[in-house]
Amino acid sequence: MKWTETLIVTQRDNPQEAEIPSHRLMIRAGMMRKLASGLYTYLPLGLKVLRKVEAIVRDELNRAGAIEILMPILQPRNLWERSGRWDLMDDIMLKVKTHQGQELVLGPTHEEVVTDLVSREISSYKQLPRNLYQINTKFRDEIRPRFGVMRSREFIMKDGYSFDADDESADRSYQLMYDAYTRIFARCGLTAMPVEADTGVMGGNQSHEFMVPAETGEDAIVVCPDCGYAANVEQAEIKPAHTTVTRTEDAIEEIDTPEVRTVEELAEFFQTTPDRFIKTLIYTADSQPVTVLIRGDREINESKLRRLLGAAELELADEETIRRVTGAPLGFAGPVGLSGIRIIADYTVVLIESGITGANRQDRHIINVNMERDCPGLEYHDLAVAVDGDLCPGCGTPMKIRRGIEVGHVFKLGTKYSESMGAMVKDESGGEKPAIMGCYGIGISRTVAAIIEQHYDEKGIIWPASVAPYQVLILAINPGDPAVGSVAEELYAALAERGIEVLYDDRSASAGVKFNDSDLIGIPLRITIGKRAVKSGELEVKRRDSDEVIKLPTAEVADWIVSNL
RNA sequence: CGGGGCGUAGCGCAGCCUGGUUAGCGCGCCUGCUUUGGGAGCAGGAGGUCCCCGGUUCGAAUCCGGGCGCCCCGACCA
Repeated sequence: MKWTETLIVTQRDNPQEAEIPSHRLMIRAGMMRKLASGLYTYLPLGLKVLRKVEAIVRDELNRAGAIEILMPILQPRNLWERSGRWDLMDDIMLKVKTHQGQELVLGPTHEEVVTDLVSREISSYKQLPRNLYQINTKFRDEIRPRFGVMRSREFIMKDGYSFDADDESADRSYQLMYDAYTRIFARCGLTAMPVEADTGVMGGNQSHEFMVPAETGEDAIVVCPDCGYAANVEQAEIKPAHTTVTRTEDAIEEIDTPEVRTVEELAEFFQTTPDRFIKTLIYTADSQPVTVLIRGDREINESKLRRLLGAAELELADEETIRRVTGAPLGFAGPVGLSGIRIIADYTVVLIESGITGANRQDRHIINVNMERDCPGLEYHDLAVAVDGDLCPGCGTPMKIRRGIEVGHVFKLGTKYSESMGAMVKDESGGEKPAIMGCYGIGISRTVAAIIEQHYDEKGIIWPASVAPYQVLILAINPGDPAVGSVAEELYAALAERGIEVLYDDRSASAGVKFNDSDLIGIPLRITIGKRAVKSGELEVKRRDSDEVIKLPTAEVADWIVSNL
């Protein structure tokens, strides 16, 4: 392709709206343009990369035995009512209404559609296992789209769904995808690590996210440097610390604390650190109030709490409930003397030597709390959000927190959807059983951004060859000069003939502009052709990822490229 | 949804506080000439509903009210 015949529009200045490298570079290199918040047009350069990633995904999935289909983006309401997710996913669903009044949703995901399909078309265990996937646009009404295509309202996703007749087979299907994902991200030039993850509104019983470590990642992951345990903080388990503590024998004392409610205010008031406080939170779990205790410097991990309680809906209780449960307004709750409600405590609370907590009376707190003495028989669980230095659940080594970009997610779904959508198959004895499902997603557009986050320098993008929009850039310094122009044209034709993806910068722009654009768009190999080169009969070949320049006789360049790509 | 910021030419911005001629600057774009190994020079030129609506005023990019849009932090989120 000649530069002057396509649409490669680079920008010198960083766009004011872009915060992270991939977003800035995708705009500056002319890969995409914003239409509105979270909505982007892919320009030729961006689209080429997207297609490269898709091709890798297809290749690996097909190789792993998955089958490509294409499902509608518009999905009818009744389908979602059958699975029970019409209300559950209301927050992120974009809905439309036809002139006839039919309600449709722009698919945020396709479990319902695919399971409905399988329920109609597959009826025997002999037709299983099957793994169906598609690459399609997904729509989600993100509360806050950001970072370009990292989190957008419309994006390209590969979503796949496996159906198996028994658990053992389902485990194999899961493992096949897990392995395929590992290869896909490696081929994209990404360092991606699988981590244990929360299943969220997808349901199911096990899942892994594929995380690309990056400072700009929106997810926090916990990693054990010793045994390799890795998990999303939403999921991460913590081994309780076993420190011997001598708890206070001083009697509880009630203190006047007017208008002192938050942990920060308390720390200020008592001139002490937050780890002395027994933070007492009242939650409503499926409309049942429950009291949860955690040390003042730690946060409750609501995913863990939700799992422990087996609750579908979990939220902090409103003021009225708090008043009813504790007899005091918000900010003065404490476990001592609290009755008629289930109390659950995080392990961190056990280690408080002399605690401070609410007195369940307005403007009053109590000090000298000894949990063993004052709240005997409490149930203790692991409920905290993991922080740096928490102990690995596997080996007890202090863990590290890192940031990551979620590029893929695999779930064991079990029979949640096959049961609700009626995807039943006959087994060997003629009985009916729900198919056992797994689902597997890759954010294609996000993967492109993640690749850039791992491959750029101060000058621009450095594409791994596997996903580069072109393999070779011919940079003619003065293509208007007949000698230069003809050498460049000949080489361009020679490479194109050999099937090399080549971009020829035939613009008459000045050398500096062209070199800078070349670095910005990040094509792996650059061939510079100027008067000098024409005179000496040697062309300069330079890799984008190194400073080394190779000089080759003009006639040998095409063959060298073919054997060195 | 809460907090903060922003909206002036394709991009990046100044002007606004303290209202006053034809609204500026850099880059980009167009024409011509010269130039061409790391963001060229000279000359000429095009391009603006100053986000929108309303108000105040003799007069509004500027002040006031409302709305819309965009970005950041948080909440939220496969």
